[in-house]
This record gives sequence, structure tokens and C-alpha cells, in this order.
Amino acid sequence: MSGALKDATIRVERPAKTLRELALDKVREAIVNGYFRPGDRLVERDLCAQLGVSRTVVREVLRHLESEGLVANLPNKGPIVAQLDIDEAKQIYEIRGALEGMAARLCAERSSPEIVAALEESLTGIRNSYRDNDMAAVLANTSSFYQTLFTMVDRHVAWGVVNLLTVRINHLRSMTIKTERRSIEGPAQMAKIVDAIRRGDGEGAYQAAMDHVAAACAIAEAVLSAKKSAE
Amino acid sequence: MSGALKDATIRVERPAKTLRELALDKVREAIVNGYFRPGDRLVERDLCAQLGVSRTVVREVLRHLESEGLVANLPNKGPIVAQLDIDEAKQIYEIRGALEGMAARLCAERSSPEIVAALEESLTGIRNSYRDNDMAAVLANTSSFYQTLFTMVDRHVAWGVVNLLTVRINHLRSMTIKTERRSIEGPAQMAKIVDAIRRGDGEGAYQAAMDHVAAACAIAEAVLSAKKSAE
DNA sequence: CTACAGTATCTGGTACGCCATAATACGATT
DNA sequence: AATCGTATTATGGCGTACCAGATACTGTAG
Repeated sequence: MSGALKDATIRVERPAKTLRELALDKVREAIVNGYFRPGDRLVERDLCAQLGVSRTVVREVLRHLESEGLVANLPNKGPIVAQLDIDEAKQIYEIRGALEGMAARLCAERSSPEIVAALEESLTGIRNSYRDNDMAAVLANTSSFYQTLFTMVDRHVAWGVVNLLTVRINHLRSMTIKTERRSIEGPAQMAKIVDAIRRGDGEGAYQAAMDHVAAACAIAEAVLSAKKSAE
Repeated sequence: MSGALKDATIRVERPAKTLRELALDKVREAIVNGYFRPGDRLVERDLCAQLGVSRTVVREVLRHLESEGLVANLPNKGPIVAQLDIDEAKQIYEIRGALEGMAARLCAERSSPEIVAALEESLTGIRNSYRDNDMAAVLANTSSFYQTLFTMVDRHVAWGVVNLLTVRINHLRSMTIKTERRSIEGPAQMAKIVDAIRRGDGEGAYQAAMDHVAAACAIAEAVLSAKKSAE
């Protein structure tokens, strides 16, 4: 084989996604962005019709979402969209704080121009998205910021955990970022993380990451209790 | 209805476990305790025969284990028992350290006789199990120790995460606890956690928990590299 | 208006069948 | 004999049909 043609060059890319994975993504997205509301029943045969797939696939998808914590299963009644109570949300924020703080500290300890550059790119993305009032993009870029934080120090498992937990509080996240002062304070707090990493200040990065999550948690708590008293 | 007969008294207790859950437990256990080895293919129809359930159930179980990280799915080849590489194991220990440290700190901050008593009970269980050379009991009691740590401060979500990650390194755990000095050092390190909690020393409890996990990680690393060079 | 029986709905579970793909074995052609 | 193409097999992916048991609903009889 010609040396000029690397294997990767001609490799045919196949979607390779199974129907199950497609359906999983669809349903997860539908839950996350509120098409299915918490407490809604997820009737298997209805989902079959809506997704255009068989019950076999739907059931596997529901199992998967169940183990992700997005779907709860009532015995003899069937699956519903999981309710998120305020205490659980706080716990999730707390865990995120611990893990993101850990990742930030690691980034600072092995601080490098690449890490800083990658983080600043995400941060710029967030600022631009706020400027354009594109909240979906804010969320996506925020995720990307944290993903960078974890993957730059090869903490894929921790990132997986954070990601898993984050989908469960996604609708909270979309509410917190819309809060008035969040568009200023959020990026400012993240900039503090990056600064500490640039300085190689592990403890500072840890604290800054914790502070950022704590702020998000506080807003979420306010939003949730306001929503509850409104009901 | 007679007041003397409380509803709960006559309630017929049903397993309430679905076949799926039973099968899930069986397969998970089979993987965890080594009946299926890492890399083994898990052929659906074979599992049906071995478990005595239908393919639907088996498939749902495999999906579930996949999202737990115990099973990996090779495209166009099917599910295999996930391989655990050393780096991933280290990451899992690191996360456990962060979360168990967090829980220990919380326990210390709201230190109470109940918490201390519950932890000491588990600790005694561990010491007795070591004395009796019952390694399965050591594992169970160690889990119970940590479960207490988390549930005493109502951190069920974090406990769930730790539990999820722990099954993936279970065979490592069973190797580390068999190590010579672990029977002395392990309980000693855990006693330090309890002491710090008794004193209400949050930082000390955090450090002690981190140290304990770090020690386990070091042993696991040694075991793994020894095993690798033996191959 | 209430109690009860019947009915519809839905999940849990099973069985079976079809198709696509990958690997392997086998046979034919050069 | 080496290689190429084809048949077979193993297996996963997916769909459908069916049944049992629990629950929710509904209409009717008393």
C-alpha cells in the first residue's frame, strides 16, 4: 500500500449508530429539553409510535435512561420521567463541585499554555453566546469548558460521572443561566478558574471551581423554591 | 378493620423484584466475582439458556450493565465483559477519594454519637471478618462502612456514584484486601477517619479518607503491574 | 348514590422470525 | 498451489404477536 495514503485517509466512515442509540438520544433529548415533563408517564407503545421503532428498542432505551436516573420505574405502573427534588439537585451540585474542583486543581498543577488556551476558547464562546442571547449555546459551551477541564488532565471517568449527573439537572441549568446577573458573574467566575490555572495555583483553582458551582447551586435553589411557592 | 391489626402486619411481602432485576443481579455478580472474565464475549442466546430467561430480558440486562461500565459493546461483534485498564482504575480511586473525603468531612462537621456508633459498628465488623479470614465479609463490611459515611449525612446520590464505580474495580478490591499488611493498616486508617469525625475535625476526616483510598490505590497499582508482568 | 362487576389499559415477560453483517470454511479457477 | 469468490454459520439488531397480572375506568344494579 502506498505510504502516501495513510489508513485513516481512505477509511470509510459508517454511521455505525444502531437504531437503539438514535432512539436513546431522541428520548433523552426530549426529556432534557422538556418535551416530556417530570412525572409524565412514558407509555411504551406510545413511544413506539412516536419514535417509529419497535417495543424491543423502546424498552432497552427506557432501561438505559432508568440507569441514568432520568427515568423512574413505578412497580406495576411503568416508567415515568424522574422527578427532581431540591435535595437531590443540591447533592448533584455538591458532587460536581468536588469533582470539578479536583479537575481544576489538577489542571493548575500541570498548568500548560495548551490547557489555558483551550479553556479560554470555551470561555470566549460562552461570552459570545451570552452576547447573542443564545442560551442553548451558552449551555453547550459551558459543558465544553468543563469537558476541557477534565479531558486535559485525562480524567475521562470523572467527566463521565459529571456528565451523567448534569443531564439530570439540565432544566435547572437552563434556568440558572437565564438569571439576570449570571451572564456577568458566570464567566467572571470561570475566568477566575482559568487565572488560577495559569498561575499554577492549585488551591485557588479548586476554590474558584467550587465557588462557581456553589453560586449555580444557590441560584438553582432560589429558582426551585420560587417555582414551588408559585404552584 | 381492627385497630390491633396494623396494615403492615398482614401485608404479604412479595419479592416485587422483576425477573429483569434478578437476572441483572445474577449477571453482575457473575462478572464481579470472576465467573465471566474481562474480555469474555457475552453471547445473548447463551445467556438466555444459562439464566433461563428470554432474550428480551437478557438484552435489557446487557444494556443496563453497559451503562454501568461493566460491559462494553463492540460494534458488529456484540457485548463483552469490559476490560479494566490501570489508568481507569486509578481514576476511579481518585474519584472515590474526592467523594469519600467529602462525606467524611460532612460527618465530622455534624458529628454525633449516632454517626460514630454506626461507623464503629461497621469497623468492628471488618476487624472480626479479618480475624475470621472471611474476605467476602470484609468487602461487605467495608462497603457498609462507606455507605454509613454517606447515608448518615443523607448523601445518597454520592453513595450511588461511589457504588457504581466500585463494582468496576471489585476484583481489584478483593485482591487489595488480601494483601499482607492490609488487615492491619486498613482498619487503622478507617479508625483514623472515625477519630477525626468524633473530634469534629472536618479537615482531618477528609485527609484520613483520602489517605485510605490512596493506600488502596497504591496496592491496586502494585497488584495490577505485578499481574501484567506475569503475563 | 354507592357498590360491584366488567372492561380497557398497560407493563412484564415470552417466543419466534427475519435481516444484516462478519467470520470462516470450502470449493473453483487460473 | 495460491488466490479469489461463494456458501455457511454465528450472532446481533429489530420487529411482531401473544399472554398474564395489575390497575384504572366505567357503567349498571340495588
